[in-house]
Amino acid sequence: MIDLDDTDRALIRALAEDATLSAGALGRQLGLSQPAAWRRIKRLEEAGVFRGRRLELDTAALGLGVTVFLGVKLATKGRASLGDFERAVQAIPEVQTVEHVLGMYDYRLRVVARDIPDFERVLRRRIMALPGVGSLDANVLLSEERRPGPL
Amino acid sequence: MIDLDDTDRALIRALAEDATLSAGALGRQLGLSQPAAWRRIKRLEEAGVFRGRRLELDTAALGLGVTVFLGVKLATKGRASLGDFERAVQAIPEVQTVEHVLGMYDYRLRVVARDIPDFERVLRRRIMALPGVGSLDANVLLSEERRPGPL
DNA sequence: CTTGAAAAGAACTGCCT
DNA sequence: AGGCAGTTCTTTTCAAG
Repeated sequence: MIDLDDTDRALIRALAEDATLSAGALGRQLGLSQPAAWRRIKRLEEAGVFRGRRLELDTAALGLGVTVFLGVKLATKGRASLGDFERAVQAIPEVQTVEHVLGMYDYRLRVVARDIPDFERVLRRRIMALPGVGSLDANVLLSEERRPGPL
Repeated sequence: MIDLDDTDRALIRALAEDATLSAGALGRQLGLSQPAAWRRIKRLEEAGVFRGRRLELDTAALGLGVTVFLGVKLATKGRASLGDFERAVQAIPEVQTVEHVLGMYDYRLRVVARDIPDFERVLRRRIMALPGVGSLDANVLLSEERRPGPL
């Protein structure tokens, strides 16, 4: 962990929205000189606060019009079941996110497809072929908003 | 929509993992010259394939050790209910993601907190104060893996 | 699409307040 | 800590083949 002042928080917020901002541009935005902003970024990087700069894709522009969240409950709960499931699910390209969770479900999957017929194909031929799946719940994404978090 | 060749797909895959890659570095990785890679990137950008370059934060390094997914079902389903809920949920900084979905739930929330006691505070004072909440399901994140998607 | 070169901008360094 | 001024490096951008 690391302790942040308000300037660090503002800096992280700005970078979380647009990771292409240069140290100079950030400084202007925060009322700091370029080297001052740069030193703060470096310090945060070295503290391990940044996990990486990722490119967010527009799935609709790529022809992937359907996003479905699946809640998976495994039928068999042995030690091997988790590994089997995780290995098999990683071979499905339509699965964008695999979350291992504790609670109502064992796994939560984010699945994308071109359209509903395409999603049915993925569901029947891929998801339902996964080892040890007990029950499935589905939710279709209508809209989504992401925010930086508390800081 | 836009049609992509294999090189575009490889390019998107590489950028999705590390958005800091320059056109030159990408070209080397793909067997293209720097200007060729650069033109492809530009073309994809203009086609609206890229939604933005975001900085991924390490929530643990920021002292946010707990991530919980909440499935929310509204009790009141009028037109106004959705707007009221969305407005109120946006005022909670601990809510990182708001997904409006169709199916078992009406909304899915990704909530972060420092620890379990802190999460209980958020749950009791913030989430349960949201207007129109009928039922709540919770899942605690153990681990997570993200992948680029089918392309 | 490639090579090569010029121009722009960003990262990094010392030194000083 | 922050600012200033400067160097060095990378990246963008524009030639021409």
